[in-house]
Amino acid sequence: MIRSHNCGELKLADVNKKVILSGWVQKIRNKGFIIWIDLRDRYGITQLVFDEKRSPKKVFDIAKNILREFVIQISGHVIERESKNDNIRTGSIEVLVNSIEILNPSKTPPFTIEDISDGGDELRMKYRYLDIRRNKIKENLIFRHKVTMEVRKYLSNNGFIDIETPYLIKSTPEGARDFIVPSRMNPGEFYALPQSPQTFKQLLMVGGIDRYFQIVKCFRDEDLRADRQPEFTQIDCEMSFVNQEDILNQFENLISHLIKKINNYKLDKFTRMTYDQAMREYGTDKPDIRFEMKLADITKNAKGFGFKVFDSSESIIGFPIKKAANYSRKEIDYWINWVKQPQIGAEGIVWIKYNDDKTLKSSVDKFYSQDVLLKWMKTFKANPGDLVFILSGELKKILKQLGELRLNIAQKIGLRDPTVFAPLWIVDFPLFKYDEVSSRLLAVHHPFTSPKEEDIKILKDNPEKVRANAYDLVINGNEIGGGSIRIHDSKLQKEIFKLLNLSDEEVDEQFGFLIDAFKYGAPPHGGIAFGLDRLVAILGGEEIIRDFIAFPKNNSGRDSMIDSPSKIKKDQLDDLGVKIKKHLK
RNA sequence: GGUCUGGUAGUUCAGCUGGUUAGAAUACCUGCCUGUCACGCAGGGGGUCGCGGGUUCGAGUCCCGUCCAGACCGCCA
Repeated sequence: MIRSHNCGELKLADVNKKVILSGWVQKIRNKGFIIWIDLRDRYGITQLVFDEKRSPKKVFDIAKNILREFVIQISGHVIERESKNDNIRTGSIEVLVNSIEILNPSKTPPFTIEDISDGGDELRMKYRYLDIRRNKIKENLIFRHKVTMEVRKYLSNNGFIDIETPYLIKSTPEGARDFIVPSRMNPGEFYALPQSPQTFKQLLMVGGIDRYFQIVKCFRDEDLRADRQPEFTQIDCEMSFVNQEDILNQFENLISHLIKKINNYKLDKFTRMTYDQAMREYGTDKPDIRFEMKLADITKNAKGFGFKVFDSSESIIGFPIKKAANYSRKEIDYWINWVKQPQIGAEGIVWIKYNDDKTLKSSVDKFYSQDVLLKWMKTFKANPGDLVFILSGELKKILKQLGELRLNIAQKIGLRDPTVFAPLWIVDFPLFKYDEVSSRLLAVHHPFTSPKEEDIKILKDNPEKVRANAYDLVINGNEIGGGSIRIHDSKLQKEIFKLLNLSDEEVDEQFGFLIDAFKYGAPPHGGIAFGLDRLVAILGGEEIIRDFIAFPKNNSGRDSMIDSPSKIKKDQLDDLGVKIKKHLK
């Protein structure tokens, strides 16, 4: 037997028991006459005692030479501690050791394996296996396991079938860049790793599997962020014979169930908001609605008063900040400078203080009377004591800027409470957006998304006004899922491809199989996919997804532990018929 | 592709307007310590200041280039 108990379970009731424990040496406290070792495993920490008088001499001598992170096995008796430690579960007992074996020694680790480690991110990633020994990372991985198990249970109980789809598929130029895999057996040809199992899950619907799910890795070869990895995991779902309402209800229940089970947090019915409303009131399609600070447009009431900045602007929009009228010049300047940074790109902020005594003080007092300002306050739904920030310029730009400003102010003044979950559905996304670079229409969601029935008649004449049967789930300002009702009619699908400026040949080459499938009786269907990494992070109350992934990649897509990506041997390249450009060698 | 920040002991960092032998904490090593649990006390070892070039009497510090890491913009159907 290598162990009779784990390191997290022994209690006062176990006193006098003979036990065998195994684990890692967390900490050694050597007082000369007595040595304590904190022994750690996945379940906790148990204090071992080696005593000059009470332990065999041989055992005591071995204990003197043990170092951090050695893997040891001991046997001994559970005894009550003379002085107890309430901070750990096993704090009222310790094990008096009478035999010890070093199962494996350890080099001194490059950082301390404690709850608060002295190691930086880079180092912890390089030695991720040591990092995983730390409570924080270990608990996160266990937390993720709980979430995925709960998802599987729920979906399976609701009739969804877990089906695997291939990872070696075919590259398509639409959307994100693909990760490419050369095919040795088909020289000069390449697979692509899936950005999502999109077409396969639709084909499963044609195959009659009317409820499918998969917790699946997806791959996108685009630049990374704190919440974006090149390979990430989706909870991918698809259903047949459903409309948008069915899907929203089904998956609202899933999320509510999860948050109830995992966080013991009861949610009301989710808020719904159209894309237009979200953009107009929050400046973003993923608003954080844990706090108000809604945008309002005062363009009509602000132009024509001789204030050049406003007079020459397409739009003038602002929002109130509650109880902020007492902000100092310095605090206001901080935000003015903040919006001026290149990433935001605004010119400045017009501010109005709505004082408690109902007087108004603004940065544009020269141009606007108190009456006009008061009218604005009404539009902003501002109350005495509030501060209003206003940006002006091109509508699309300032919406984005206002959205960022709103979020960052809320962050700074503590309105983004991590113990609150505020989910909402964003619906009625536009079907297309115009891309300036390629000067053509692109699909906002993906090209298989169906247009709203009532908008089909304007498809040709006014495509940018067409709304899609597409929806996103947003929680606390994070997009955590999205989906759509798909097109199941090959004629309509062809028409959409045409509007996306794909020729018949291209469509045939890239999506011929799908169009073909639709000709054999495709059921109406739709689905949704959730970003598991983000979902887990948010349920865990954090936004850095890396801490919830066992072996994540860094900012530039590298894994510093296994040192990938890496060069490959010439033989391998030759086998694949791949040549590396000289300057890259 | 771009903007910004950082790279100094095993580790996390400090190091001012350029000026003797580059510091702290922690980790590590040695010794002491009769109940520790962030143990304590005394002592010790440990640095190509990311790399290359330049300016200067003199560079960790200034300039140029480059590599690495992080945040963000573009990108992410």
